[in-house]
Amino acid sequence: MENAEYARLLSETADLMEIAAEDGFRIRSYRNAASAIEGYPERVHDILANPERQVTEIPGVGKGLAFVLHEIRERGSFERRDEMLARYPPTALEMLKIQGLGPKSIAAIIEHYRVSTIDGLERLCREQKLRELPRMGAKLEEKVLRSIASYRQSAGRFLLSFTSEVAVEISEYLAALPGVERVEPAGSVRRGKETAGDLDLLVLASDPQPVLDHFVKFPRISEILVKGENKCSAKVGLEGLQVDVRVLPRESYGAAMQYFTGSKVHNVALRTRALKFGLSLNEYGLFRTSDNERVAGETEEEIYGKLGLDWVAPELRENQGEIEAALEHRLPNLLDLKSIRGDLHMHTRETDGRATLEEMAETAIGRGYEYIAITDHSKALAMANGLDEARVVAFANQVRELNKEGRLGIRIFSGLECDIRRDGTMDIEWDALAELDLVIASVHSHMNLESNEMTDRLLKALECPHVRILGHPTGRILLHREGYPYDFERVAAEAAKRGVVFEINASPERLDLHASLIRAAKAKGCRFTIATDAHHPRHLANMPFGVRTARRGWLEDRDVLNTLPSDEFISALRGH
DNA sequence: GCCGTTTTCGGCCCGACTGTTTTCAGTCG
Repeated sequence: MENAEYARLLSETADLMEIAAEDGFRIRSYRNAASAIEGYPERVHDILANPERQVTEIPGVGKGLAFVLHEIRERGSFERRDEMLARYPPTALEMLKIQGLGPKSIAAIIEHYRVSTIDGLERLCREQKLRELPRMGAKLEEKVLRSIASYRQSAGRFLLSFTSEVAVEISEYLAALPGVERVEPAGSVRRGKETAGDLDLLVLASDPQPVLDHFVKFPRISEILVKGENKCSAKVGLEGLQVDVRVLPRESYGAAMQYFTGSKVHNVALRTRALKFGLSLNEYGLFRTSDNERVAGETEEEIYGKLGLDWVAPELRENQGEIEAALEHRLPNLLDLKSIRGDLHMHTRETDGRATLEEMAETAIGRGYEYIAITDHSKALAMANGLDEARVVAFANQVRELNKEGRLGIRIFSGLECDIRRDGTMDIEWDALAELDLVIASVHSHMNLESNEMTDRLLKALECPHVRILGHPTGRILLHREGYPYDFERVAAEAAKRGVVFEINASPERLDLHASLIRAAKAKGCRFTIATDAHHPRHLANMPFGVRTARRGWLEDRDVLNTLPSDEFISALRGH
């Protein structure tokens, strides 16, 4: 059992305890332990199995939770969880995902109506029954119905970070088998799309049967859906991600890779083009229609080449002009992860981060960076203990000293993620902002403004001369919340004029800006930074997701300021 | 339930908003 599953059992139980109105501090302990375990570098399972080790060495795990963890290892559950599940059905956990409903409301709904499914909840709203409960009314019924609709839309999809992790795990498992030459993800995961419905893995091997026999023995498989001669589909893990494994011979590996990478619209355009050449393209290869002779199939490059096209990077395969560009040899020279020289958005213990500046710097050095910016929150985020003017100035001085000493071995930029207030003004006085190397302006509150009010707010924020970057510019949370609406073109044009750059937030839950808006902004003359918004040193490893998103937005190295060496970076950021 | 101690019990990020009230509980971040 992996750490993520231990963490999941704890945090699910915490959710149920919240519905049961148990002690809030105890619930927090469960949550803290879950997050500590999830990020712990060693397998909890192994520590539990080792009589010479103590799980209490994990911060946040004391005697009580150590006992719980041992129980999970032995039987996959624990007493309090069983007790909670006897009181509330597991579907109650699903109800917590509906925005506008919290544990108290859910407890009341279950108690009064014995309803604990999303469908049942929807019926209650439609029949206007929710308003009969205390402190609930017509507005809430409407809000819940809207939330249910958006929840259904995102259900069954998974974040790129999650599918990528499973892809690596299963690839390594399969690649260990003799006779397996290559294992690679195809589909939307290979295209770097922010969410995926399933995971396609292609395996290059001459004999499919041993590969599929090995796959079905993968320990985290919960259900085998299909097992044929060349393909096997199974549900993996508690999350139930569907994984399709296809085994292919060398001569059609490229064709299969092309076919299963998609997207569907890109493939349709490609097949249409093939027909014009008297060719036909399928997952086995490119064939001459006249005599069914195979003309390509082993690699993608030869398939695209035979169609008169340059090879198209998977991130671009959305039929958004990439085929025309490939024909005219004007595909972009896409940004490379290796070009990134620094990370520009991260938090420390000063606010809601989990590590110190020194620990973040050390991890950044390990990633080969030349510089980082520390950008804690401003005071409007009181829950995060945001910085006020005095702390901002003190921090700027501290960073000046650190850079002078040079003992950290990496250049630090003093930064701030400054809240944009409802009226578009900055949460920190300008003279304090002036002390910093770099100010990111972000919206964290009042996200449900009308589009024109939000547009004015962002335009006003751009007026502050110290603002250099617009942080997570749409505010979306993938599978959870849409971005706030505003006139993007207008804001992008103004940002370009003022030299304020757009952040591409690499956090897998955000990936904000997303591809289509990146392209729209680039067309307006905007430039970009890519940053992880790390709250923990391990989050610095999320940079590849941001880079892939930038690639989906057709960006090249020169569009992204943190590909520049530190001196050039800071002067480019300041617009000179 | 964890942690840190002034070592065995008290503290644990909290402010803003919303919709429902008639002074505030519940949700969100």
